[in-house]
Order: sequence, then C-alpha cells, then structure tokens
Amino acid sequence: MVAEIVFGGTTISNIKDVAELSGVSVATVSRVFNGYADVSEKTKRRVLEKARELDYAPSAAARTLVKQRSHLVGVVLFTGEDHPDLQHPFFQEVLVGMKHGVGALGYDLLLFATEVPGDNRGPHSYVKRVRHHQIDGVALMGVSRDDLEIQRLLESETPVITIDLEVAGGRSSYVTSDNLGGARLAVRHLHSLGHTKIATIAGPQRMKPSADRLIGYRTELHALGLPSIPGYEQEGDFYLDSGEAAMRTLLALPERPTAVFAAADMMAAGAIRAVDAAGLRVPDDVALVGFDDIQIAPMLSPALTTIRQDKVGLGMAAARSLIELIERPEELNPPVLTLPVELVVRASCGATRRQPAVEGAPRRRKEVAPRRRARG
Amino acid sequence: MVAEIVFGGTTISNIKDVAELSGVSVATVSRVFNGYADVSEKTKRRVLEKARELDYAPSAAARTLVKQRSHLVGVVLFTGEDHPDLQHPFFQEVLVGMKHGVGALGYDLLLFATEVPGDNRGPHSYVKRVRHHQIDGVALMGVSRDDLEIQRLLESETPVITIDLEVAGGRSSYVTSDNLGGARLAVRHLHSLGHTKIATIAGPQRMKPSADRLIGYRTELHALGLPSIPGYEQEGDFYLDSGEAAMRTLLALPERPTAVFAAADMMAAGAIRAVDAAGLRVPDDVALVGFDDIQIAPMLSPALTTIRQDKVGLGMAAARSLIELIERPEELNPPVLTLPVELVVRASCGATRRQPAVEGAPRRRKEVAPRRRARG
DNA sequence: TTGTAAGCGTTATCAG
DNA sequence: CTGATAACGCTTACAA
Repeated sequence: MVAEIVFGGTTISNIKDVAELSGVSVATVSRVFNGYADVSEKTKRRVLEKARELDYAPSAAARTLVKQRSHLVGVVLFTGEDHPDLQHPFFQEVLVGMKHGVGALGYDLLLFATEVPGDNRGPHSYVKRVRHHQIDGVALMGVSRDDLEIQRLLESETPVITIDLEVAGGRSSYVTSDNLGGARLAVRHLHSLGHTKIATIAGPQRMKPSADRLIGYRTELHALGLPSIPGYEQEGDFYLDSGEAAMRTLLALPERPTAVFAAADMMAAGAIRAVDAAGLRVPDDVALVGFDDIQIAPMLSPALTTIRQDKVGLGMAAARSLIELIERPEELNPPVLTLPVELVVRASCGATRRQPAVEGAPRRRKEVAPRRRARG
Repeated sequence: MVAEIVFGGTTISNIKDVAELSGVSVATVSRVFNGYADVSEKTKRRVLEKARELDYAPSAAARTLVKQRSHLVGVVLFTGEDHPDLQHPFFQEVLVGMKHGVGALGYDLLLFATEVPGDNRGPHSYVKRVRHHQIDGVALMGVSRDDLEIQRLLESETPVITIDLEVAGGRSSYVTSDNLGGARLAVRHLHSLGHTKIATIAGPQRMKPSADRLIGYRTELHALGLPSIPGYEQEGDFYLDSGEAAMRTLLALPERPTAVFAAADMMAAGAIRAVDAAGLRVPDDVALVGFDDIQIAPMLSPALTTIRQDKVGLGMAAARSLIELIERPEELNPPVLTLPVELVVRASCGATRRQPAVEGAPRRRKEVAPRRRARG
C-alpha cells in the first residue's frame, strides 16, 4: 500500500509515504517537520508517530533545492605551500570547535578538498564549489598568501568567516585570539621571573596574529622600561626549523638573551632544540615561553610554558558568527571577536624551580656536575 | 533575455540559462556536462563556452535529487570519552589523505558533527543522517567502543570503510597499517643495538592495532630467542599519561628493561617523561622506540625513533576503497588493505651515538662532567 | 544528434 | 487547520 523500497533490510521512505500512512497530505507532513504552528496537536502527533515507524528522514537535497539553502558550511584550509593542508596542529582543534558550533545550530561541515594543481576534475574555484553545493557560508583558516580566491569569495556575497585572518568587504567577519595581550603576558611573566634580556622569535609579519604578537612584545618591553636590544627580534615561519634557526642566531648574539618569547609553540620546540645543540639548557640558560599551547607543549623537555589560545572556543565562535551572518542577512556584519588567552606555566620558563632567580638553579633532572650555580 | 539573477555583482545561472544562451535544449547542456559522447563537437564547444561566460555551476542538490547520489562521503570520528573528537594527531593526517583521495575522484567530505548527548536537534543517528544527506559512503575512524551505530550502519547497506577497525558484514572493508610487522621491526632494531631486555608499553587490547602490535612484539622476541620477562608487558591507552605510568612501572621492575617499545608515540612521550623524572636518560639508560611517527616525534628530547605509519596514505587508501565500494556495487567488497610501515631512526633508540653499544655513550648534548663514559 | 517532458522529494502559495 | 499544485534545477527515457 505504501510505496517504500526495502533496501538491505532498511526502509527508505519519503514524505509521501508518511503522508499516506498518516492519512494527511504531504503539505501537512512538511508543516509538521518544519515546526509550523498551524497544525492540530492530534495530526502532528499522528504524523510524527508514523514518521518514526517508517524511520523517515527528509531529503536534504530536495529541501536544498527548493529553499536554496543547504545548511552546509564549507571549510577551506590553506597553509603555506611548504606546509600543505591542515598540518599545523592548531587547525585540528579549531576544526573540532567549529564542528560542535555548527552542529549545535543544525549545520554540517563540508570539507573542501583543496584542488590539486594539476588535477582538473570537478568544479574548480571555491566560489564555484560554493555555488555548486549551495553552501550557506564558508570558514577560512590557515595562511592566506593574498589568495585571489578569497577576494572572489567575498565579492560573491557569500558569508565568510575567517580565523586569524583580517578580511574586509562582503558579508564577513573574523575571530582571533588576543595576540597582543598574550604576548604582553608572556613578556611580563618572564620579567617577573627576573629577566631583563628578553628576545622574541616572531612569526611571519604578513600575518596579523604574528604582527600583533610582535607589537605586544614591544609594548610590554616598553611598559616595563626595558631597552630593546639589537637583534632581539628574529622572524620565523611558525614551524619548527625556523624556530631552531632563529634561536641559533639569538644565542650567537654578543649580548645573549636570558629569556625568549617564541610566538608559536612549534617554533619554541625548535628553539629548545637549538639550545640543546648549543650545549645550553632551558630554562637555566634561556627561559622560554611559547604561544598556542598545542598538544605537544607539555610533552617537550622541558615542558613548555606558553600562552594558551582557546582553540576549540575559536572554532565555536567562528561557527556562531558565521551562522549569524547566514541567518541575519539584514543585520550588520557581526563584530570581530577577540578571545582571551591565558598563561600556562610549565617548566620552560623556570618558574617552577626552587630558586625564583634567573640563573642556573638545579634542574629536576639529576646532574652529575651542576655548573654555573650562580652567575649574576 | 536570459533569466539570471545578479547577486552581489555575481551571476547565478542555471542550466536553462546556459541552454537559452547557447540556443539548445537543457537536455543537451546536461549531456555536455555529463560527458555524453553523442553531442556534436560544435554544440559541445558552444555550450561549454556559454557556460563559462555565465560562470555556470550545476546544482549539486538537483543532481543528487534525481540521481540519488550525492558524491558526498561522510566522516565520523569517534574516540574514547576521555579524549573526545579528533584530538589524536593521528586522525588529522588521515583526514588529509582522505580529503585528497576522495577529492581526486570527484567526491567531497562531509564531517558529521558528533551528536552532543543532551542536544536533540537535527537528525540523530548516523544512519539517519546518512540518508538525510544521501551520503554515498561513510568513513569511520577512532576508537569504537562497540558502538551500536556501527552495526546499524553496516546493516543499512551503506558502504562503510574504517581505519584500523575490523568490521564485518554489509558493504564494508577496512584499511590499516602493518602493525604486527612494525612491532617486529621495532623489537628487531632494539635487539640489533645490543638490547636483550626489551619491554613494551602496549595499547588498549580491545583495539585490533594494539593487539597486533603486542603480538608482533611477542613474535619477534620469540624469533630472536629472547625470553619474555614478567612485567615486561604494560598496557596504556594511547595517550601521554598512560605511557608515563607504564614506564614508571617498568623502571621499578627488579630486572629493569634496557629498551622499551611503546606502541604509540604519545605513550613514548610519556615514557620519556617518566625516565626523566626517575633521573635516568633516554637512550642511555633506556632505549625507546615508538609507533606512528606523529608530528611531535622529532620534537621530543631526545627525538623519537619510531615506526612510521603512512597516515596520509591510509587516508587515501580508505578513500579509494570506499569509492570502489560505492561505484561497484556488484563487485565483492574490496580487500582489507594493510599498508607497510617503516623504521625511522632518531635519537631515542641510541643508534645515532658514537658507540653502537647499549651502554652510556656520550650524548650529543654537551655535558660538563660526562658520566659512565664506558660501561660495557 | 537533438528536443520534449516526466519525474526526483521538498516547500510554499493559494484555496478551501 | 488542511489539501492541491506549482516550482526548485537537473537527468533521462522516448521521440524525432
């Protein structure tokens, strides 16, 4: 009687089946499923029951077709060509947050497979793919090297949210962490530990978060009345090797810094390696504070003191802003969101040692011949 | 003349617009876009040109509706409740591989927002969501604690591929690494370095890869004629803390092992920490080999020797198998794929020291008072 | 080689 | 409060 297809033991039914079984029209079923008020309690209950019996799931495709809205959010992850894809652990956690954020509001995430340069199948540009899938909004993260696509995306009036990337124009906004404040926090912490010769390994300056962290470093230095010493600002690219190289340079400086603020944990990891290689020690010879608090931070030796970004929170905030952009087209673009950061004290800054002084206090790791027990 | 909607400076056009502009019927345009051969070169060219002019992108929703195929692959990530979501770095890379794999074959990834227990919005079970989106196939990764959903998914005849999770029934298959072989490799390597007292920190034994790695450990021990020593098999949960605890136990053993094979890098990181805390050294006192080669492996101190899984390759293989499952419904399920692993030698096993012996050779890190310069 | 027209499963408009 | 029915954009027999 009811036109269902039995498929592998499961029933695939559509709105018509539910309508017939409930003895109402498809329009009514649709109303029930869309939560319209003007349906009698009685029929509503009946429809819902029959739908459950049939294990009915409305077709997203059909709905998208008629409503011109897919309830899908596209995610695009760029990063530099050297480090393709979502290699950086930071993005992983943001993605988790985003997933929860959109999920709670009834959206799903569509992961755009980044185009392989040579491969010319399927729809190409993001803009085109957005239209193809009737994507309601796009989230961008990772380094944009002034990607032209982004401009096109913004011009296309598609709601766009970015993480850590300043965008202007179109229906867009972005979320970021308090990078400036975090950097100040790091410097202040090192200073409170007695350090005055504080250097920094900055990130790529074309990226806003990196620039902000550098400004924060300088600002706090100034606020503390500390001089800025030549060569104390090195630039890396957020990844391990650059941090190692930068630290090597810092260690070779005539006036060697006693503390370093690395603008990313991965670079801090590289820095530790450089210090090790030089036969020196973190934090005894060089105290170190990172930024991000990625998963590896506590696993490094010594465990890394760092400025924690709320990565999951970033993703959730992005999701919420994006959906606001989507669902309130008349409103102004939502505000730029800046999430607070926090200092996580571990071993690399030296704060957990017995003596709060800067100089070579005994390490927890037993040493046969402790050296330079006092230097200042 | 042509019915386009100008929207934010961009044109949204459909198949009808292209047809009219090209002076053909929509059917012909459809044929062109689906690569049917029976279209004259001339009209094909003309249609393609006009489509480009209009910047036409076919509607995925409409196509899905009529073809009952979405070209969408669902991704579900479970992990233990203690470590929700795709927290483990392993999954991130597999995801990248999967993205490329499906992308190359014209599919996109739909990330299922895992249901928050309390939240009752939207379609619930995976099965239902699969049908809702007309998902063509599902990829599962992460720990399944005998999730009931999986059974339902398999019963629903939806193509399912899993990473590292044995599944049976339905249209399904799985991909995994050569866990057994990798474990053997690790043990053999440690033995070749002169070790005979080799312990292991195994993973959760209810998971196939963990079980296989343990079997591999035992097998190789046996093959090398090494005795199995009581207490030498500790079990962790793949995460940091468990590795630390396990190593503590191992260090307290009457016959302390000189080498340890940790069945996961994260656990190896914990193990390093335990060794540090005990005032001992890796690799001098305890040589260590991990498994996975996640991003942090080279960043640990000492850099971790490990068995590398081809994580991106795993993802790509999964993608290919899944799409085969999708596109060749008549064929048998594709074979279980076991990808080879490789030994990556770094510092933690002690192989890179001057003396190939087991005992305390000098570390690269300069020491003020080298101890036990030779012990063997 | 091409066109016509009947769906695919929904929602929305308009009557009742 | 409920029911017909016309879209939505595309594919696919069936005709020509």
